[in-house]
Amino acid sequence: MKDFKINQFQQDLITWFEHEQRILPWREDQDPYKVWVSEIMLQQTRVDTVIPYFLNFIKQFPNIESLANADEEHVLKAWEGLGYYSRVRNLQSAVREVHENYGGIVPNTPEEISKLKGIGPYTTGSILSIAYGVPEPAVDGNVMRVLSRILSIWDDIAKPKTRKIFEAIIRDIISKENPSFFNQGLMELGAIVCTPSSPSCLLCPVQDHCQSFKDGTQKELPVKTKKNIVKELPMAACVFVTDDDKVLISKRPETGLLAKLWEFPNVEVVKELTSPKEQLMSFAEETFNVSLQVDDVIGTLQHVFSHLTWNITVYKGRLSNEPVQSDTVKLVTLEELKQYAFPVSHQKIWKQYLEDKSSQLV
DNA sequence: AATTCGGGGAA
DNA sequence: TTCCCAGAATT
Repeated sequence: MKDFKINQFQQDLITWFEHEQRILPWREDQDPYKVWVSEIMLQQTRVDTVIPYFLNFIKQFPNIESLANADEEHVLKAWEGLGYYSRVRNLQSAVREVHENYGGIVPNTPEEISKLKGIGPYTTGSILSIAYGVPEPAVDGNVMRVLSRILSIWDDIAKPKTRKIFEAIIRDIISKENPSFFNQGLMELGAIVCTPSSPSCLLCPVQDHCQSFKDGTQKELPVKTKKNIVKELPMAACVFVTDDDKVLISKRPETGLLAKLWEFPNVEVVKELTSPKEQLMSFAEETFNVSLQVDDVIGTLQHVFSHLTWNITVYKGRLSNEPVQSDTVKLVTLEELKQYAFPVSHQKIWKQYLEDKSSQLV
């Protein structure tokens, strides 16, 4: 970094951010709670995806107290479709912690705030710098890409230790006067100028400071090894309805994939020893302790997660008697169904059921 | 250090 | 198709 002019770089970056930053709902003020909510939502999630969720979430839960006192079911429903659902469970847990042990004031030191659930190294730095003006590094994917190009750093950003290298660099070059705009400027630059595939170097406000632009290596950086292929799991799912048109749903376990979301009865199809339909029926009878029948296949669908793929065969079925209901098993009307949070995969199942149902009427 | 957590937009 | 996004928790 011998020839790297830190002061000039800070000024160019911050001045550019002041003029070119996007108008975003979470930039209207620096309320630590709202900054917090936005940063959790933005983890591994695009700005355009987050905007409507953020607006709705803040409308429903405008402050620490309202989220602390909210029903978990309502909170999960507000997160429905956004993914990584442990984020919002951890957020509410941490907000309750702040409500009870910090007098409702988001702590302003790295030691305290990083102890809160769901707040890791990146979010610690982003909240502290944006909400409180504390010069802590906030190293996300954007920052690693931008800095790897500017300083020509060839470490593999897929490795966990590489993030620490960038944090150390940021500590050296962050603006002490305006750490908020410095951090946000780096991220904004990565989002709209220094993009992954074809960066707009000719429009870049810090082009003069960029080593990889000088070298013409900007398209080779950052170095990032790719991950392995995902497993495919055959699944069978069924929408069971009663004679008075109520639907059987159940709640997923408290940990693991899609924790605490609701779903339609389903099984992973193991072998072709018995038919998928057979496996689905015996699973449902044992789980819900009711007599039932599985009827026709409505359709099939594929749902892709980051680490696995579900290949789901969708059935419809009928219940002859009502199951015992509980906190995790319910029989609901079509209208009541809308109150429950479902993963997108099961929203697709429900959509197929409705399409099949309407086609039967014609 | 590697894996597990969702979902969708863009190239 | 592949990539990867304002990452954190768990193993």
